[in-house]
Amino acid sequence: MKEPNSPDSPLADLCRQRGLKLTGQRRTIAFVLSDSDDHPDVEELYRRAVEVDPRISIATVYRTVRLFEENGILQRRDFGGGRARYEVADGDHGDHYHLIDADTGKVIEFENTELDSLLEGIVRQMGYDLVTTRLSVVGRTKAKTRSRG
Amino acid sequence: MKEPNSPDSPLADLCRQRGLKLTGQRRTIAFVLSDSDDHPDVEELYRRAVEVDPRISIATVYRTVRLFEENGILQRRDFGGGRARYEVADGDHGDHYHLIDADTGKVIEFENTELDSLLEGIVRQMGYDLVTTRLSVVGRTKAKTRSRG
DNA sequence: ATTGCAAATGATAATCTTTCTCATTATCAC
DNA sequence: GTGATAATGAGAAAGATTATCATTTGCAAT
Repeated sequence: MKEPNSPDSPLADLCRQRGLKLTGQRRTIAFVLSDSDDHPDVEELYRRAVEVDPRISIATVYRTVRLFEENGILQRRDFGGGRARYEVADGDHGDHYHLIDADTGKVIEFENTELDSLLEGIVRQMGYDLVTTRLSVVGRTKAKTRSRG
Repeated sequence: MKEPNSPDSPLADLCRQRGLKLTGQRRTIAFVLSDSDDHPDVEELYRRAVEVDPRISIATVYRTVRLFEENGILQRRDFGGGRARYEVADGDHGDHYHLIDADTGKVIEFENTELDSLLEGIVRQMGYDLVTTRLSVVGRTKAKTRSRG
């Protein structure tokens, strides 16, 4: 019925690799996530998923997102605003970080190897192995002419 | 009735300095916060505040905590677990950061000037002025003998 | 010290996000 | 294809936070 070489999204494959049952809904959500390069919250994911398969439930999106996070496929982020936001987890290469525009709320990703190793060193010196880094810096554009707040 | 040199807590003074009306409840909450060197959530703050003044309402704690945060007196933190936790905001000196023990959930504070300036530099290079840094690293004690996770 | 007014409070309802329940449906190994 | 097992849908429930509104309080001017 379907050729052996899967036409599935990278995340759907990852899902299978982790031994998770690959249901239609999970395939849809995995596709939507693979297709996203921003940081959607659950409601936004639900909206996008419904576009692909209208009979999906928001409860399933919550469930799947949690499952994917527990399996290292997704990372949960908190940028304020009260709801969790998600993005595809980084691979073997270093973490990436987030700069949040204080005025617009826009999220800008960045990487920095010096930061990677500095953090790793600090944590090691404290007697720990680094598991996760959660870093977001809030900044305000210099450009904006402000009346000396 | 009361001497001019206030016997209020440092945070109560700060509250007055910011032009906020200093009510009995705010004085109590400010005292409790000045007295805390951990990262209590609202319910825990409420518990401590009630010890001082039993007729305080949890709604007021929520309101006050929000007010203090908006005025730079408190900082809200998210260490996972679904509820916001608060701590007194840093003064002029550099921010401090948090290391969270992956196994116990214990929060360990640390400072690092190299990290301060590296972050400042990165943000500046991206065209922003640094407003806030939210950094928590999750780590696992090396000591713990684990069967090669 | 008293008064007046705007703002804060208490108690609870309402809201918002997330999780749970349970009957139905779909997946995967055989 | 069949069956056991797990996933889903829809809505209820839970947990955290905010809003409502009548009453009380702080504070500035008197």
